[in-house]
Amino acid sequence: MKPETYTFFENVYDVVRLIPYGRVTNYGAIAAYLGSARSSRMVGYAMNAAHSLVPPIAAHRVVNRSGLLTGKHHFVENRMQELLESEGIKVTNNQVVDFEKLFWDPIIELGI
DNA sequence: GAGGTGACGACCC
DNA sequence: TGGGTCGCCACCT
Repeated sequence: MKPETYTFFENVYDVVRLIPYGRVTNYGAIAAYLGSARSSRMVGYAMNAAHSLVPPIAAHRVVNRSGLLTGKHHFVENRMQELLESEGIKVTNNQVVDFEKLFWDPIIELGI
């Protein structure tokens, strides 16, 4: 994965780019995959900066550990939910339906 | 140049 | 079992 110049953020972006279509993951899983389970907060902040990336990464596929769309506010009105639904992911009350089934864990899927 | 802040979550009373 | 605290580190003022 990483040249020395790769920051934590860059690694986060790499993982997010690997999330399959129609699947979701959470901040903690990405942080854990990168080796610091306590850096989940950084993952969230990385998503904030993700908007300015070209091309933009699928930040809408990253939700919090209970499947809640906590980052929704950072998108244009309802954009996050629309993107998820366009991938076949149902959203109710800002929460991903069947989150456990749709959950994509990089540690499991990609290995350590 | 230093300090505050933040799309979270693990850990400790 | 549940609520509060602290860590993590890039970015902005």
